[in-house]
Amino acid sequence: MSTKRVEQLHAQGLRTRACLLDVAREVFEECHDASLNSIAKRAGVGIGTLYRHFPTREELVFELYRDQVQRLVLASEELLRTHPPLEAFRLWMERFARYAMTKAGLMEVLRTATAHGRFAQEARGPVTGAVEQLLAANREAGTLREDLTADDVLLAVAGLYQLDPSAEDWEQRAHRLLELVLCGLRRRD
Amino acid sequence: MSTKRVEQLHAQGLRTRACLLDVAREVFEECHDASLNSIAKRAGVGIGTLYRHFPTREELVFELYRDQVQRLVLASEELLRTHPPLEAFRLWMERFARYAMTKAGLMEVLRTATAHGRFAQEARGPVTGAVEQLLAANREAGTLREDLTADDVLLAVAGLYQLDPSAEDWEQRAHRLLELVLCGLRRRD
DNA sequence: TTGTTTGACGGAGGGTTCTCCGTTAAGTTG
DNA sequence: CAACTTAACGGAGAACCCTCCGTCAAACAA
Repeated sequence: MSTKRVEQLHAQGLRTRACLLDVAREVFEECHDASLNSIAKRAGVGIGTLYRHFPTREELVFELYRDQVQRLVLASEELLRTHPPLEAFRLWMERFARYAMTKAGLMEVLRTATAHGRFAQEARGPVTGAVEQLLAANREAGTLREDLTADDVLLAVAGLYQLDPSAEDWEQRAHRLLELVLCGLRRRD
Repeated sequence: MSTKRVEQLHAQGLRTRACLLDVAREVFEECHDASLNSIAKRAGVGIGTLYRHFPTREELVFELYRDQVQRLVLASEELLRTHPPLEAFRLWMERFARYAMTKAGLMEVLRTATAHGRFAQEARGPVTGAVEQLLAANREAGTLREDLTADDVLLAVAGLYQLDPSAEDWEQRAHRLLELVLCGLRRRD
């Protein structure tokens, strides 16, 4: 009961929050760097309201894509079940790249979700967790170097964030980058 | 004579331009993300004037550090003269990292100076040239993979731009990253 | 010397981000 | 049910980025 009361207490707030998310998703679909003003306006809400719900643009975008990120994280387990560790690792990174580039705005999320000196450091970002799983599996299989941290990996693939999703060759470049990184991560025999 | 006339024609312009650069260097020293407004004001010049000389913040910062970047580029030749290719490459990357992190604002310059889909692509950024030199030398020496482009390398080290220069461990992380990248670039035997 | 051209200048103005606070109304308590 | 508490709301306002254009003066030509 008490939880429901809390919910009722915030009933109005929850509604406008959901509305804001809907509108934002819609607006960002049209223009990935739309102004927060325009979102607030189209949601029929004051700009202050938007900012109270999402103190920063990042936070809004993060909420928008939270489930997408979640799915990406879950994918690591799935891949580990269905593939040998190294292959799972490779596939996951490819998928990571695709997710990052495909949806405009998602890249921003992933960058901050894996950023250093912020979430990832203290809050143990979700993506970091997924990478650690993959690393652990590969460590056990002896396929990758043993001294790797998830940090290292996410730093190494950070070049993805520099790619321009509107260029046609991003896929090729991303692939080259990942292949290079993978070479660097491999255990030397 | 005619060149001098051109100079005299722009005499005033050149003076304010130099003044702006001086002031900007000074202001950025104090606060690396100072407002352009404050710079114009302290230079005793209208904001419009600043923007005519430097249409974007990037361009201003770029000018500020142009010589630093130049020095970095020259370093590649120097290192190639005094070290074996692979070692030169490694040292250069370390220096690149140090330059990027040390001076606030320089990192921004290097990122855009090596950015894809802009300068580097068409204008063949200066840094790109340096990397190509190093790659060529190493290709000849057979120390690195032969299919590498400067693009690949600069993309691979892009993780540097995510490091926080105010954190104490940036040096350690940068070193780890570079070592990883180098492993990936090495020729497999 | 006296127009005339042309680059440089300054700042008003429109659009954004983000903060702050007075107002409103939902939910609570006696 | 009435008074109260507290969260949500809205938007004014400060600071900033960047553009645009009218003004001014240096350089030049007649």
